[in-house]
This record gives sequence, C-alpha cells and structure tokens, in this order.
Amino acid sequence: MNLKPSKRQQIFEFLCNFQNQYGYPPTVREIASEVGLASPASVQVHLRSLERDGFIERDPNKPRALKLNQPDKGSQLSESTHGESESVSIPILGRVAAGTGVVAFEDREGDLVLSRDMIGSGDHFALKVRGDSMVEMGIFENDWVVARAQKVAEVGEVVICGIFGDEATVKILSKLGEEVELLPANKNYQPIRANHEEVSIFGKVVALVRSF
Amino acid sequence: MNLKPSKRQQIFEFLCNFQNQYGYPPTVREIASEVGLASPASVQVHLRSLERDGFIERDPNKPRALKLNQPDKGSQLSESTHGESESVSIPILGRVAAGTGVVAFEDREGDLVLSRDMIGSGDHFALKVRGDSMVEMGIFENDWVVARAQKVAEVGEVVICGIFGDEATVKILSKLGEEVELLPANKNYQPIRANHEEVSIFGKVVALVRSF
DNA sequence: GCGTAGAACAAACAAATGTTCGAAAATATT
DNA sequence: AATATTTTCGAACATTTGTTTGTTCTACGC
Repeated sequence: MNLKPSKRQQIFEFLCNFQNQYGYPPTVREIASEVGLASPASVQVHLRSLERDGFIERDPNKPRALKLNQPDKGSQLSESTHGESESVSIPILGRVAAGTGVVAFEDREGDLVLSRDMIGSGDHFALKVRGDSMVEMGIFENDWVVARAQKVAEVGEVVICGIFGDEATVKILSKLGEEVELLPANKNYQPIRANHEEVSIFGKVVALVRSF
Repeated sequence: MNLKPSKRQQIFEFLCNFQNQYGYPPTVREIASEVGLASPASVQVHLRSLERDGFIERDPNKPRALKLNQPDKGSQLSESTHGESESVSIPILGRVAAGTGVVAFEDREGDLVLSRDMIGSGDHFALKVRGDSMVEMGIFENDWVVARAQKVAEVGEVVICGIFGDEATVKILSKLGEEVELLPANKNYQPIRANHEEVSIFGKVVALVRSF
C-alpha cells in the first residue's frame, strides 16, 4: 500500500530539513509546494494531525510559528565526531516538572558527566530510578537513567513520562493513538493504559549509568 | 553612557532566547515590544545593522524569516558546573592484557567520560560486555563496565578477571583461598572454580554504562 | 543660537500568511 | 455496484507582518 512515504511523514521530514537549513520553519504554502499539495488547506490537515500527536507545536494565526519537538528524526546530521569526545554535563533532576509542556530543570541535584557521542545531540537530564518496575530491562533501583528531553517518542522506546500529573516514571511506550499504553519491564506490574491527554512524555531514555 | 546594554545587543539576545524557547524566530513587533521600542520601524534599523555585521540573515518581506548565525552567543544557558564534578576520561579496552599482573591498557578503542565522584579515585578502564552471564545483576550484552584497576578484591564484589590466561570476563567473586570461586549472575551458567594461581583479577567493577 | 545627525515614533500600506468553507476527487469499505 | 471515508482542492477571507514615509525629539558641534 504505502510504497511512498505518507504525506504526513513527507511533511514532517521537510519541516526538519527546512528548519535545519534556514534556521526558521517554513510556511504552510512552502510545505504544500514542497510535498506536492496544491492548497494550503491540504497541509493544514496534516499539521493538525502532527500537532495532535505531539510532533510539533503551533501558535495559531502566526506565520511560521511552528516548533519541532523531535529535532533529530528528520535530520541526518553528521554524527561522526569519532575523534574528540565532547563531555556533556547532564543535570540530575529530583523531580520533573509536571507542567503541560517543557521539561523544566527543577531541583537540580547534581550533574552527570558523559561523552556526547554516547547520548547524541539535544538537551538531556538524568533521573535516579526508584522501584523495580524495569528490572527485566536491566534497569535497577538507584540506577541513573539519562533521557533526551523530547515530548514524543515511538513505540518500543523507553521513555520518561508523567501520568495524571504524577511523578515521572520510566516505562516502555507500547501503543500510541487515542489511548496510550505504557509497559513496565516486570511481570509483577501491570501495564498502564491511559488517555492521550493524561500522559505527558518528558524524554526518551538514551543511556543508563550505575554506580556500584 | 552605556550603562545599560545597547538596543542592538538587547535585540540580539532576545533573538537567541526566543529562538531557544519557541523554536522559531520572533516578529519585528514582538522584538519591539520586548526591548521597549514602540514602533516596528525602530527595530528595522537595528536588524539591518545586525544583518550588515553578519549576526543574522533575513529574507525580505517574509515573516519571521530570520536566521541566527551564532545561536550560542546570546544564550546564557545553564553551563554552570554546579558544584565541582571533575570529568575523567576512561579508556575502553578491546581486551585486557592477560599478563600475570598489571592491567596494560592495550587496544584502546575509545574513551568513556564519567564524573570522578561516580567512580572514585584510582586508575580505571572500561570493557564492553559480551554474553549474558551477568543478566541477573542487570549487566547486559553490549553494556560497558567500568572497573578500577586492582589486583585483589573481596568476596561479593564484581570483578574483571582472567582465568587460565583466557579473555577477561566479568564475574562475582565468591570464595577466596587456595581455590577461588567465580559466580555468574545467570542460572544457565556454572560457577567457575579454579586454583588461586590460575585466576588473575584485573579490576573491580565500579560502574556500568549503557547506551540505548 | 543654529544646524546636523541619529534615534525613535505613529500611521498607513502592501505583501505574505493562516484559516475556513464547500465541493470535488480519490480511496476504502460493504 | 453502492456507500462511506479520507484526501485534496480552489477561492475567499481575516490576520499578521514587513516596509515605507514623514515627523518629532534629543544630543552634539560649530
């Protein structure tokens, strides 16, 4: 069926490339022209869809007021620094702000130093793991998980998320859509199902650090 | 005269902050409002000045079509080292020298950067984990274990050791004396018993790092 | 004092942009 | 084949935005 990438995906990739190239987002008409749609109205539908799923954010009635939430995806940046390893200081958060959107770096309790090529680009934060809900993935209590701050993720990825405005937890994202499913990695715990609006993703886990 | 920063500089800093916060550049009027100018015309002159000097690029007649050429400059992000955390570069070893005594740092494949307070003092090295003999301790294949180079350890500690001059492995030291016992953390593997002379301890595992 | 230069202003204009609405076309479903 | 669903379109509209123009005000040098 879908031999070619869907318009939705085409658009998203174009957004990433454009932002990368020009430093600011494209307009609706520029998108239309690029992906082969004749009317700005056609683009609107997809933008709404992308916004509903958290890939982008928009400010209504404002030109180019479009923010990418996952700057990495569409951009094939050169990750080959393989020579010098920049060390990055990652703030350890006591708790994650349960606000609607951004991850606020509250209660910084210290820093974790890692090399850039281990975690990739972006803003990162670290959390100390509480509980044993992820033991089957080798994530133990008192480990540190390092996450890249982003508000969307894909099925199968390990994410830091807040449910019902609760404290942040580590879970495996297993289903998306109107209803979101979050899986623990421990048979003794139950999967969590919740409405799309009740779950906020704070970041995607990219590394784990344990100190013996 | 210039007690306060010049309007030009105010504007440039605002551009950086805005772009950082919203993901797209502000409009001329948003700039005016922010830096305390009442007319968009007033902002224009400064933008022209900034463009003339190469700080920004603009596309005429297009809203928000403004590119920062130096995204880092104006942004006073949290670069504070917040306390002190000395970062240590730990060599990643392809294999551990099977010599009787010291750990020679052969075949360095790269470095792992960690903060000193995570690993403590001493000389360290890192190994990539092969096999699943330690899964029950949450040490998975392709993880990195960081070890402090030392030739002795105590019962119960996780060590890097070589047996019969074999490749280095990660095990739990469980008995000392004439006969040494090394335990895997996996029911499918057998404990290893060997003579005191046949086992050489290279280091004690002090940290674990996993990259997703 | 006089004149000049620069900064800022307000108002108006033209262009670009986001949005909406109904209809047409394409696609999927029964 | 008939129907429902999705996608796209075209055109009009309201808003936002960049730009221009002429004016006012202040500071400075002669």
